[in-house]
Amino acid sequence: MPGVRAQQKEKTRRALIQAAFKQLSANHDFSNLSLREVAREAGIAPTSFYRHFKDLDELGLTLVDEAGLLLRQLMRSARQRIALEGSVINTSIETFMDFLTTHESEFRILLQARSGTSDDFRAAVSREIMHFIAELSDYISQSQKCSHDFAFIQAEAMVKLVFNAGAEVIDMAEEQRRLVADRLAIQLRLITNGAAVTIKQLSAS
Amino acid sequence: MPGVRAQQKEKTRRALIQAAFKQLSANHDFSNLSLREVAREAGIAPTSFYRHFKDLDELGLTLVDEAGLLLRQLMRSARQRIALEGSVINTSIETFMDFLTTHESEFRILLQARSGTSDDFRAAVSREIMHFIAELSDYISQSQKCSHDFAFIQAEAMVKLVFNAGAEVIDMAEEQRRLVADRLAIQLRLITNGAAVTIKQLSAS
DNA sequence: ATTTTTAGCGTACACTTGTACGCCAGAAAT
DNA sequence: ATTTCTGGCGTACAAGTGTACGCTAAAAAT
Repeated sequence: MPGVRAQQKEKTRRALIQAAFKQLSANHDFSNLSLREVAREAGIAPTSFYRHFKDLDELGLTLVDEAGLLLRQLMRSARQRIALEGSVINTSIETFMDFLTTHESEFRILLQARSGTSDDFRAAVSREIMHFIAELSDYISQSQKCSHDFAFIQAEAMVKLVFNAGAEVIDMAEEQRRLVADRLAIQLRLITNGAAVTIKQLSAS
Repeated sequence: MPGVRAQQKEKTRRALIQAAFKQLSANHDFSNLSLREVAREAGIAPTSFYRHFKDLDELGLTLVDEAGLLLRQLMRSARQRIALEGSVINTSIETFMDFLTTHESEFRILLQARSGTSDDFRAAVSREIMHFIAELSDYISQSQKCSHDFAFIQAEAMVKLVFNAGAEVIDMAEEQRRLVADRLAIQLRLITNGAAVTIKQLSAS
């Protein structure tokens, strides 16, 4: 019966990934992660780790990819909600904030990788953020009928403010979060409103 | 002759601080710093470290404070330049970008502390950023004659975009930096322009 | 039925880490 | 002149790290 072996392997691979995610928190970031601790948490011998990843870094990149994938799926669902409910900014923020609470570890690794030590990590999460910007940029350029470049600049500012707010909010209680979210909503609106005015200035100059 | 001792002590204290700054880079962040390495770099025995700081964390907080102080001084000089030259956004960005290159390590530790593992660190840099926001907020509320709350929201968005751009730019070559800086300038202008429009919306609702 | 492959284990090794302890020389205080 | 204080050193230790190596059992391939 072929496949039993591969099945089991995948299972402990998941265990390693889960173990790594579990150890990520506000007080224990990826760079403080140890191969031995992760292996222990996953219930395997330290040396068995190498049967699945050549490095801790390789595991880390897997985490980043998974977190990014999850967040992108979320974005897609958000856009569907937008089509139904209308309000772009509010639903986007709401969905994003949901993600923070339901997938805390996943967001944490994106944050940590963004400002972390490894070039590969930073590149990976930068790529991920670029995806968001590109998608939002498309949306803006066709809904505002403005140039792609100008849409990009707006989208970049908005995505970065959102991520920033996420970083700020992740260690806060629910009540505090609302305040940040409300301010964020206004800030995003400042940008879209400002775009309508500024585009005239730019084309006039 | 009293004071010789204290003088020497201050000297090696500076050596420790310098050593720590020196080891901060894109590939070596504060959490990977070791007491022994720092001591070695400073040219003293590992155990002598404790004559100056009880912890690596205590050293770290010192670094954050120094970096923050430096950046605040910079802000002050920027405001003087603004009084002379006029353009708020451009001179601010320019001064900030200068800071990045002339005091790379100092900015690095602010970045790393912001998303780091230690609550104290995060609190320290958050306090530092709050200073900026407060100062910019004052400036905005009196030059736009708008409410303090509304000015704060603008200032918050702007400062965060600036810091973000700094993080992005610090590992880039000069040519790349200009692109980011130019985009940043437009984004800040989006916000100020948007503010003029949005404040009417808000007061109308 | 026999051979090959491989996920996982245990042992072992060379390092690095933080820090407790006691000593010393020289500055400071008496 | 004598005592006290203290910045710095060396030794020592327990703990944790990554990983090389060889083994085993069981799945897969022959």
